[in-house]
Amino acid sequence: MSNSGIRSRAPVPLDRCGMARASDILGDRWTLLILREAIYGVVRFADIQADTGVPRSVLSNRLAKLVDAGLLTRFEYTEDGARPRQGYRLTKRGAALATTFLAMKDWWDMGQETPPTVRFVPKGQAKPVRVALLDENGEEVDPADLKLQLD
Amino acid sequence: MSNSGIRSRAPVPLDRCGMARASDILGDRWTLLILREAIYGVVRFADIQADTGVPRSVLSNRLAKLVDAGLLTRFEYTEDGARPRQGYRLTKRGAALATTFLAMKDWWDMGQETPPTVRFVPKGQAKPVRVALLDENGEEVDPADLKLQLD
DNA sequence: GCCCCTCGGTCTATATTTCAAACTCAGATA
DNA sequence: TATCTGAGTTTGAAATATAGACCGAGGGGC
Repeated sequence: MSNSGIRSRAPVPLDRCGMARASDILGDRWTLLILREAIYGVVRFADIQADTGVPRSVLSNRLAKLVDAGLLTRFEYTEDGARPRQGYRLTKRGAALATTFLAMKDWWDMGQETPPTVRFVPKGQAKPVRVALLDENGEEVDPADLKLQLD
Repeated sequence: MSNSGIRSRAPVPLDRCGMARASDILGDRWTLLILREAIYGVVRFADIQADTGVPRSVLSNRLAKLVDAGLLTRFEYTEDGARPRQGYRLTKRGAALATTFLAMKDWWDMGQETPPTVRFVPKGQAKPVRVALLDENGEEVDPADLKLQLD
């Protein structure tokens, strides 16, 4: 990533760049944890609450925002002999965040001495996936070898 | 990503999984924007402030936290004939977040009808990179074909 | 020397958000 | 009938965020 020279202004059309919008949704301590739960397949209000420690009122608020943003859907399910319950699961758009979360996990794991105890593995394989940058030919690219291109 | 069945508890050793720790640092509306600035190569307090709109007091606080977390370093630089200034730039560990940010950008861009106006392109090439999951043989993996593996 | 400007902050007083704990409501269970 | 559980909502105190004023050091113009 080129970090050449000291500029006095950003060279980037900021409100069009997407990152700002993404961080409107994702830039929150609890939201990231809630989405992690969703990626793990946890669907119940009480379970998300117990796993993350988020206060109920905040969880309620964040789930509503995530549904509103189209990342989660609320559905009703009935376990045998129990009354119907509500659950939350990822939409297609929400599930597309998996790569981002895996990148974040890789980043964190890279900084640790001990190997991770949770891994994401391709079905039918033994070793975990990793996240990489690919060029147009499918060749891997070093993140340090990128340049910014603006319209 | 397997989302099979309704569980009443998470299957994941949560405090060891890294995501929680990563979101301690990254899970904040302004922090994500500040790091984006750093990735773009913006180094000056006043510029980050102007680009993102973060209040000065918050920026001051977040920069300190990011330095403390080892993602940014503060350095002094002198432009020709000007007095020395302070700047912030990514550490190695901070720069390693680029993949996460690119994944987030890809995710956002994917949800838009209009193509992005900011792109990251490998040096010497014309088309932007994309973020992908690779298995141990370097083959690309569909995020939907992953399973969780726990110790 | 004196005034004013910029940069990189800090301080202050108000507004918003978070939090823990209590409460609600509906259906199942004893 | 009383009780429990899941999925929330309400409440009032505590923590955070915010805008805007202030500060201190270095440089330039006069």
